[in-house]
Amino acid sequence: MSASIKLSHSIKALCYLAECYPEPKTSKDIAESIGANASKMRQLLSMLVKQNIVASTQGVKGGFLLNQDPAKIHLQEVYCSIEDRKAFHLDVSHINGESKDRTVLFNNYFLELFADVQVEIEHKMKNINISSIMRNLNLKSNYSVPNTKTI
Amino acid sequence: MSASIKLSHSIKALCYLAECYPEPKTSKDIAESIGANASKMRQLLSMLVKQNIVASTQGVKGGFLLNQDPAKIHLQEVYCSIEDRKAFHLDVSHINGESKDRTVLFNNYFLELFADVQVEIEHKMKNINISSIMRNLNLKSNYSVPNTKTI
DNA sequence: CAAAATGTTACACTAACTATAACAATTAGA
DNA sequence: TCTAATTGTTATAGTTAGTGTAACATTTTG
Repeated sequence: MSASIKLSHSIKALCYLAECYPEPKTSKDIAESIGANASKMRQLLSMLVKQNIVASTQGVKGGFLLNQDPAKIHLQEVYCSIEDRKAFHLDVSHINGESKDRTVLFNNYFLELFADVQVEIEHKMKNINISSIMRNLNLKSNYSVPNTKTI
Repeated sequence: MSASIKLSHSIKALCYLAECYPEPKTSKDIAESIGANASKMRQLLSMLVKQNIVASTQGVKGGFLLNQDPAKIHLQEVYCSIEDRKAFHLDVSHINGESKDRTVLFNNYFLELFADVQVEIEHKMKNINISSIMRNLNLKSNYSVPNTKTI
């Protein structure tokens, strides 16, 4: 498990979008700003879009726009958006199907045990958000609550 | 990283050795008891031997023997013995060498951030030991402090 | 209708993991 | 001293996951 480069690319992209807010940025812009491939970034960003962390518009003048307050975007959310595996997981699916009592007992226990460690990781990741990351890096967020329609 | 099947194999082997103590068990015995390959188990066990968690003797009547109190063998130790990667790591080694200020800043920060999560994982793993695992599984340890030479 | 952009799928390449085999080194015991 | 049993180590092939990239359908602006 492990945390991958996908996570750091996603975080970098979110920081960039917070800085550039409210100007939509294309996958090309984002990719260039962080030294990644535009197609790969679209893959990552499309997953963040599905979680409503980022908004996207297609077509000319389209692009990606931050869709949540950076202070409310937690590392945990980002991780879960782009990774289907748990950070600390055990794959028991293809452990041989003999189903001996002992093996089954062990495997079930390990699943619990790993889940327990996983809870700790998630707890830790919930305390970190895009806003705190940007502060640590002396980046200035330009995000503000989008205009609501006034009467 | 991720936690692998190696960890569960290692734990199973240690529990088995605790049950069988003080009888040395061969890699073949151990492998059969947990449904794994003997050669693979030797690879894992040899790493535990290097950490003095397990003792080994070669030759006829040789085998592996638990070398520490199961209550003092922590999940953390076992993990570090068999995995060279951290549980929650970021591989920044081959991030492109352009060395732009921003990229370097980000990468250094992520390394810190991930190390921080790693500390939590390790802390959690230190609270789990072979003895507690065996209790949870209703396995009976037969380990006792080896005879010291009496005068 | 054309250009620009996302969203998605596909594909090759690499890295890591798993399972297995092979063999050198070591040891006990006949 | 020889043989069998065992660890320790290395090598190899197969599988899985991750990365980088390209291709193309879809959508949208003007």
